Amino acid sequence: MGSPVYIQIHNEIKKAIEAGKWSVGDRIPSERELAVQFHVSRMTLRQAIQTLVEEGILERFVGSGTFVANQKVQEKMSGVTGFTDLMLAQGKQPSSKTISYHVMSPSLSESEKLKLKDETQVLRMERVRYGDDVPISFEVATIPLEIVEGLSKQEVSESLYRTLEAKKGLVPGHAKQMVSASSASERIAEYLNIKRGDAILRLRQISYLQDGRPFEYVRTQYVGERFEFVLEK
Amino acid sequence: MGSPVYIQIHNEIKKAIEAGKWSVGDRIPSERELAVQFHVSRMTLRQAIQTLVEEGILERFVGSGTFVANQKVQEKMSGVTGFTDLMLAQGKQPSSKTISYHVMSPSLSESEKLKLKDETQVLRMERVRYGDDVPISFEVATIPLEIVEGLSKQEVSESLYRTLEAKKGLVPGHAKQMVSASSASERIAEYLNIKRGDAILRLRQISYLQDGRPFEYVRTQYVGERFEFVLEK
DNA sequence: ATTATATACTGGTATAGACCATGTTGCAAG
DNA sequence: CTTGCAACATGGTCTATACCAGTATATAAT
Repeated sequence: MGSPVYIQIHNEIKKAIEAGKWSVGDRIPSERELAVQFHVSRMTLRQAIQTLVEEGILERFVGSGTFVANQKVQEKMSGVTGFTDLMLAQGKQPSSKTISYHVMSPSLSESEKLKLKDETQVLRMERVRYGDDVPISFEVATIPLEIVEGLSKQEVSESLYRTLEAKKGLVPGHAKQMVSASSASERIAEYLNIKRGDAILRLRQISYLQDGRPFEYVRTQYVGERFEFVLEK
Repeated sequence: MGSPVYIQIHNEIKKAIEAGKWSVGDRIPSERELAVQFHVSRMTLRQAIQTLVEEGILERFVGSGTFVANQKVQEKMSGVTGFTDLMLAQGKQPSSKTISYHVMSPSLSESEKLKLKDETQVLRMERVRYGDDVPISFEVATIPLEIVEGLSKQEVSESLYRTLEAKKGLVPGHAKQMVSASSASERIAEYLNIKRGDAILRLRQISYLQDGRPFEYVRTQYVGERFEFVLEK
């Protein structure tokens, strides 16, 4: 075999991962251990790991170890609407936990985004969303009360889009989205099972019905490491 | 100085090249010589050279030596479609700084995204973009060499889209974008004047011509606090 | 002068050790 | 049971050295 040792080791590790020896998120043995296993020096082993990191197959963290890199959950913005469909489309089991669910007076910002008249009440709910029981996002949704009138809490929180269409004939038209990035606060980090300061993908979305009326204002914080948008334009 | 030795050496060599100590095509001293000059081991010196090779500033040839492979950086932008218009629309003065500009063999990932045949070369350029002299983003653009054949560096970096249409009749069709969030690495943080670990909005975009051929792959890292996408769907 | 060849030099790979900063963990003190 | 801290493990950097496979060049033979 002509290729350098570190390339051979690269291939062996890659094959082992593909064969399922380690799954996504698993920690692989430390550089020192692997160096012994492959009968090479640590520097040579590191070179093999390095090439795998560059390919996005592994991730390294000082003090913690080397891990099989995550495949991110992808959101296709065309076609799919809600979180539930999104997860199902990717073969993941969607679930969510409702943190709060209240009828209240809207904040100034909410009132503005939803073009509410004075005195209109809104439903505000906070949820943590999971894919295969892994926290993906924390979201705050604000909906004018008139939209969800007559719907049960379960219908609203489990599949709002489907219920709206089925029971009220309301079909979402377009949406305006604002995307930015920030760091996780202590509270959010706890809900999402990440560390304070970890990267957060922030999405604010105003959804409009086909007649142009805004019917939902959602602020979502996605775990940066576990989520990815895919947009076609 | 807190940064590793090899980063410091990287910076010194880069500065020396920009100062004109060596010109494009010149051979720089051998690794062994430079190791002595900088009072480090050859392996450490190699690491410094490695980062410069990755940026496309140097080229290495076994048996021959290491050569300067880049043209001088620093140029103002004036009329690019995406970023420039975006900044102007917000009343900000757009500008950019080219970090590297180099023809090379594509990485596996690039080759895949751009659907390249074997042996196809690509142009890769790294840029920092500013709005009112505040760093907004760091981007790496990869373009198949055949697309930019016969175009000047200025044409490519200042207004690729317009030039392609004017000189080659190539019109962009659609694009696929992937958005996620992560934390800033040491290197990127330096370019963007933020702290390591600060929130980064990551955008990967593949642009296609109207006939469906991919012609550009861009990876952009936006400073989370200074940037926001607005999407309508 | 031309051609072969030996030699020196280049970057590429590999070793075996060392120290560092950071992350994890287990144990002792409260 | 919680808290704080010490010990340990981990990847990141660095050293000093060695040998290899290509390249260039000086030297010797033609």
